[in-house]
Amino acid sequence: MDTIPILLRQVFLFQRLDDALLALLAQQVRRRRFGPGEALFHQGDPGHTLYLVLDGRVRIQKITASGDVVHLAHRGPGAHFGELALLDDKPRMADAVTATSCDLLMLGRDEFVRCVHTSPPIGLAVMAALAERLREAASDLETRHELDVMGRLAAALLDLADAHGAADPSGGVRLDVRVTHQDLADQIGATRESVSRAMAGLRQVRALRTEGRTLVLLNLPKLRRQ
Amino acid sequence: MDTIPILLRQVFLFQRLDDALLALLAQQVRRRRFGPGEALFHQGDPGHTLYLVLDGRVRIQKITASGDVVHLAHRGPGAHFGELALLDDKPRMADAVTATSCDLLMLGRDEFVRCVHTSPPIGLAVMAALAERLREAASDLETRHELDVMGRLAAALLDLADAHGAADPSGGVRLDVRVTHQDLADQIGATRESVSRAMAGLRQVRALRTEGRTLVLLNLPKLRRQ
DNA sequence: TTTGAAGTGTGATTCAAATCACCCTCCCCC
DNA sequence: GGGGGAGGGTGATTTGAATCACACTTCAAA
Repeated sequence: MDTIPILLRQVFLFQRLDDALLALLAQQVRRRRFGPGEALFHQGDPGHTLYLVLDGRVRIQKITASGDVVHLAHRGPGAHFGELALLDDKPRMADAVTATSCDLLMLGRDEFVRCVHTSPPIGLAVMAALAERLREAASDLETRHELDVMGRLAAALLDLADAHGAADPSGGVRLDVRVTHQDLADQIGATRESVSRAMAGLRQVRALRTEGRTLVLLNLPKLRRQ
Repeated sequence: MDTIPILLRQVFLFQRLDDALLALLAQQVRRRRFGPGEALFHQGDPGHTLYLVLDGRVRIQKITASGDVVHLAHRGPGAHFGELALLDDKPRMADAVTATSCDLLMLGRDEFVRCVHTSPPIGLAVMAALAERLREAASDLETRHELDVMGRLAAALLDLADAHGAADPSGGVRLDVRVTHQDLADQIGATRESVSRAMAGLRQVRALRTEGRTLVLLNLPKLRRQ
């Protein structure tokens, strides 16, 4: 199956693996279908499996102390979750429940460990990816304090442009993803309303434009300067 | 040299290595003396070396765009810096300058990589440590938004108690470290003044007591509940 | 084509923390 | 032993965002 290595590369842990190493890992992957509403795991479970979504949607959620369900994220085709479970023994931090019927790939810890033993460069590449993430996390913490909501929003939009940007006839960059203000708010640690206002601000200074539900970034340098 | 493995274990990357693996790494370490005021590396340099301080003090600092020097941290005996340089290719994020004459241990990337090749479990242990850090970083980001300054301060103090706590005759836990309010403020992302006020608040509810410059935590559960 | 849920825009109000501005108290060292 | 600097305390003021409260748009499904 040709698509598995491609999918694996999307897992940040495996971003730095070359094709040969990726193929090695791909051999260890299992595939499985789930019906809608099935629980893949629960908060607190011991977990040793990475999941990759081929098809369908998985809801990541948490049950709070007071008993309400908080949606943390959706995972659609191409997305993955549970990466860190491959590496350490920590219990799952949230529940994962299929929202629709799903076609999933799974990579277990034992298989991963076997690969690392056969091919230490896999381990080195994974470590490099982890180190990079750690650097990002550190700079996120800084950013959070140094930039106001508008600045953080601008940064988030530039990230999105990197991942899902497409050139627009007008000369700007069109974002071909549907993200709600709430999604952005969660990402940058703010509220929906603040994002809405910040977005209005950016529109006012012609840094971006909205076309119905899609965003067009008009002035990348201006966004970067926020 | 018996002390090298002990020192290495303090590097979070190596926390999960057992003695045998640690000994393997220890063989690869170099030792070197530096005079006061020597630059170990500069911001932007490519760097592939982890440093461990045996003796002396190293100043980690940054030159801002406007040219002033910002002290980020000091590293004294037992401390280390530059871990991530072992794993990836990112340039140094800051300058490191010896404040006094120093006795340092150094572990280079090539040596580390060689170890991982000889013994893949080293790699796995390092990955586990990295994963743990990443989890911590994620929960830090949450904490920052969910807890107010007093809550974050309480959490930071409990961390300190873990690392440097000593039982106090009064039944509390005495913190045998000298940390300034400014240090705490930096750590939890607040200002000196806010820390000062939060500290006063905690004193008021008898969660802690100050004896001159040293802190005594009186009511751990109360602190945890913040 | 209606209808309702999900998403968005925007005012008014509140609130926690930053900022600004001092004064105080250790101590360390000449 | 008396300066002076580092660290600490506390008021007043400002401010950025959260919160609360609605009205307005999409848009998809019945």
